[in-house]
Amino acid sequence: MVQQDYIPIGTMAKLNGTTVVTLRHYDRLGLLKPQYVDEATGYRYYSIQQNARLDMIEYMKELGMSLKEITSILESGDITLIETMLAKKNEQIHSQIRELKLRHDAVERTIASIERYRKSPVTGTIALEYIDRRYIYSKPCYQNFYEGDISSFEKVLIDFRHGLIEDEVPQFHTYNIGTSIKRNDFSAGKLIAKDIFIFADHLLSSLGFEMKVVESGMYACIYTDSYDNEIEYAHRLLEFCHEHNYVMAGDYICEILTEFTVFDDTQRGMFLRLQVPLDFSSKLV
Amino acid sequence: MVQQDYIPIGTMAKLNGTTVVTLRHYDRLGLLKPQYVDEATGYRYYSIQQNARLDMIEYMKELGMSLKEITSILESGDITLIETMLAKKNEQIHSQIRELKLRHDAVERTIASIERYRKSPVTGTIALEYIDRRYIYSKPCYQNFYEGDISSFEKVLIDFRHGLIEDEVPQFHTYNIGTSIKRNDFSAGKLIAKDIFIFADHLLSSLGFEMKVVESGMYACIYTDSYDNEIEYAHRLLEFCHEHNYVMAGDYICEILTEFTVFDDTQRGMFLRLQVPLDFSSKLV
DNA sequence: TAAAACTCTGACCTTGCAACAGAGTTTAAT
DNA sequence: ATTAAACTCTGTTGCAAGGTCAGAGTTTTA
Repeated sequence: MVQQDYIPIGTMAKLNGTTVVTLRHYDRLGLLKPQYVDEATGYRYYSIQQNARLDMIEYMKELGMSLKEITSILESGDITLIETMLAKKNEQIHSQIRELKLRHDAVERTIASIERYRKSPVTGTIALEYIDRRYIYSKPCYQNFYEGDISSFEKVLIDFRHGLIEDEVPQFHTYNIGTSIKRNDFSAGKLIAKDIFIFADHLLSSLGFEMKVVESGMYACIYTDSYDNEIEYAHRLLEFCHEHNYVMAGDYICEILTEFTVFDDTQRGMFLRLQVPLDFSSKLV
Repeated sequence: MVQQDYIPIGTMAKLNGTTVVTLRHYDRLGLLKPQYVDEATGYRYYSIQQNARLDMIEYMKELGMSLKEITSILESGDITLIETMLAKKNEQIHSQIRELKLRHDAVERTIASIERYRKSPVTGTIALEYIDRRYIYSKPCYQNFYEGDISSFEKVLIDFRHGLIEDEVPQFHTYNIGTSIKRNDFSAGKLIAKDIFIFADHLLSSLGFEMKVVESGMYACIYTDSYDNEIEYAHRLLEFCHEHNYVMAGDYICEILTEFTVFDDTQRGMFLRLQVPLDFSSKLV
């Protein structure tokens, strides 16, 4: 008759949709001690009432609490503690959802970026393109990386990223990076780095980041798949503009469309779009 | 001069906003081997270009990939693989968000439940209450637990929960449980359990669960904080109805408002609202 | 030249279990 | 009453992504 209610561990596990290992685990943690343990054999026997506690544990797990948290709450036996705990949990869940949404956006951006890479023209192509308004979060370049080699650019990049980390820009890795040269410098053929920036969502500004606008308009663009070519290709772009007597409407921009360092340890695998905005307002005259 | 570019591990960590331990970890995993290792001292030295790879790793981590996944992708060097990976990630993120939302609802339900408990009348109170329409997901009771003790009810409950697990009802722990007695049985004073159910969101039905409606209306209610009292209090409720010549409009319901098994291992700490809907349509005559 | 700061390896810790091994126990069927 | 099947025990190892020591050696700075 005492036996009647004594449930062995396997049965208990099945009844509650959990596993034997889990129950032993809880026993070790002191979270749920079996009501009776046979001293001779060490067999664990549970009572049917202990389902309630297991139930509660299961439930709190569902709410995303750790076993440690659950233990402390169950030991304290304080309802108000549970309430504050739940309120905290709710906060946590909220921020988790926010984070996941940011992550989702990040993934979307990357997918879009890869797709764009696929559909980009081959290296060397020069094209006139209409580009929509963009928002950038920029910092000045204190060093002209056009004078050094790629490691010189790396240094600037590291500085920049450092700044982004300090500013706590979320998911900054997923935003495309760009650099600029002042219009006058560029049109004079002087490659002097001005700013480095990320092309970011406008919503970053709603998070308190001060962003600049890159106006929409027609751009002369040239594509290249290596950072080493930038200088040569930038000159080509400049020649192109001169040949056609195009008037520049703003700063030159080097936009890093994709940057996968998958295949090569030694150098960034980049795909760049070098671009300069054109001024066609004279056509109105 | 060779030294120039060789970055020791601590500096590398700082540059990238990570830790020394992490870098050593990546080294062991083969995810990012330092460019040069001093054979005599074992000191790791990185090149500035390796920031790119670390960058990429950091980035993929941000997308929620495991180091294993990252390793395999970086080793394969296949862009299409990255694309399919990203698509999968997006799916994952979606379902994670869905899950979190369910969890959030669950926490809210529990908070509401505790609050309700706080504001509930004391044991023994009889009240006439208007109760809104409710939706229940129910199963018949194959055993009349009113004939046994609490363990008899536990058995029914276990069966029921088992059914819910099988049906894959999400977060079912957070829905309040109720049981019913047929109107005729109850009004004749015969306590014979009919159904056991959860009071669930209507949205469960949009997930394909067939739910029943408990109509809104005036209810005669009595509160108790112990399961052991149910029978006695149910009779009190019945008497109350007889005294006032109330006509019952439907089945008797025992609603478990809160059920915290925090303080006591041996028995569920319950707070019940026993209720029966009343028919006041005669007043229209 | 000495102290401070850095780095090394190796081992163990975290969470919430899962998957063994090898031995003993209970239950069911014969 | 056996015997086989099913169950349970303890104890160890493993997972992910590192964190946290200890004790020894190395590099940089004062």
